[in-house]
Amino acid sequence: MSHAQRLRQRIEDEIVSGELALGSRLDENQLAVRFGVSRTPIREALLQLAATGLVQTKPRRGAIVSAPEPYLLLAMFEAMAEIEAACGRLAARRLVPEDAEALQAALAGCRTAVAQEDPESYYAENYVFHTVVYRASRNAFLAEQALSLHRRLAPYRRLQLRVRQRLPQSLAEHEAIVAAIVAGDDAGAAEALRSHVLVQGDRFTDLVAGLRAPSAA
Amino acid sequence: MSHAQRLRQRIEDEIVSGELALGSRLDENQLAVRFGVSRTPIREALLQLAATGLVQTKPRRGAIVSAPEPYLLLAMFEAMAEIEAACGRLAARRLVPEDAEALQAALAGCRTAVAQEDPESYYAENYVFHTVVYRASRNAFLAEQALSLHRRLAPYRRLQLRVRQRLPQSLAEHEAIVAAIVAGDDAGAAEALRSHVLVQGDRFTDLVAGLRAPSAA
DNA sequence: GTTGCGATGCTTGTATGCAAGAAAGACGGT
DNA sequence: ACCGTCTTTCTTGCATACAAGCATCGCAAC
Repeated sequence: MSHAQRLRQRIEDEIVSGELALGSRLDENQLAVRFGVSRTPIREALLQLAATGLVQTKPRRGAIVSAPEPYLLLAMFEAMAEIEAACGRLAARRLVPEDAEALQAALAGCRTAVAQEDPESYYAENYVFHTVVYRASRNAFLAEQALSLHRRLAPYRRLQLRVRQRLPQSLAEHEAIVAAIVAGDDAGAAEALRSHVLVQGDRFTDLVAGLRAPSAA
Repeated sequence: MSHAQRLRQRIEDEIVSGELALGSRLDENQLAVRFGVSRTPIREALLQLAATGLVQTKPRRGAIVSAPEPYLLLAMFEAMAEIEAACGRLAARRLVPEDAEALQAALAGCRTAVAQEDPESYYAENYVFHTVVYRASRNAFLAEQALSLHRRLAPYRRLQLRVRQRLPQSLAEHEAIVAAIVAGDDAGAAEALRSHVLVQGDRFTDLVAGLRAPSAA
């Protein structure tokens, strides 16, 4: 694989994991020195990330880590809800034993994390769970889109870990989602996933409102 | 705007419009000479298109216009159906007079094209119609995703123009879609759009099967 | 005649150099 | 003292140069 591709993954990971703060500037020279390459592969990596929306470039003003306006973020959560709902709908119709087992396994992982009251662990298991749902849709393209959007929203999801009592509720929703999919209830699975994701958007709204209160006061 | 951005749009347009055939090779040197720039902005444009999926790059072997496997194409049509259904669902819930008028206007354009039995014109009007539906979802992100996918599938949709009697049927479906949205019937609008788009995937399957028959025989 | 190996040429991938545009600071005017 | 303008400097964007890898073609051996 080329340097540019490696850099793309690396920078993307740092954005998704939160190492690179939202809105922070991505200086080509700094990155070039840091990774020990010239500006060319750095530029190519940043341009690809810009094409996927993870970074924003302003002409002659370089690249920053995307920090969408709140209204656009809510739109992204809503879109995520619709796409996940679609995955669930298709999964309920097409569930094969292999995927059913994977769903149960992912669910078990979530249960363990909740039992241990370990948000970080639940965060990881939650990722696995949703990934399994995407795959269960048996639509490679939709799964890819869902995963891409999931990753893009990861920095914001991470903020929600601290919201109290979210873990048990999230787990309960996961249980309901799996139940609907296994039962072949496509409409139910879609609705369960839609509301599961949408509530995250709502929580996010609460969070933003909470964070803004001090500065507004 | 920079050269790279202009080139990106230009090449994208040529792919979407069919000027650049699916699967054809995109030689950096040729493109550089053709557009009168160096290879650098060409590379940057191609990499961005690769990030959005319109072209594929193989390491050390350059870029070609994406020509997905049939199974992936069907997945893309299915994903398109789900995303458009989501747009319709939201549009039905949120319809504002402005969007209602835009829908009626787009519908009128489609009617005119069908009355004139002009497939090329209908193709253009159909594009407008779907774009209006996306916007009516009042979700900028979802609309953007829908439009992007619509453009990406455009080369295949174009192939379907010749399928007999598709125009009147497509128009009838458009009428039903608008009726559902205007009535605030979100589930109905979603289902109408889903099947409207899915049938294109089915038609595409027929087409592929038809094209393959000679070589298989 | 066919097949395997090697050389050559062409293409991509990266580095470096250079010019143009934007941001920031200094200087002068009010 | 403050504001506007000019200049300087830093960054991006493009061009060119260079290196590395793959493909193709030719040649030789079987």
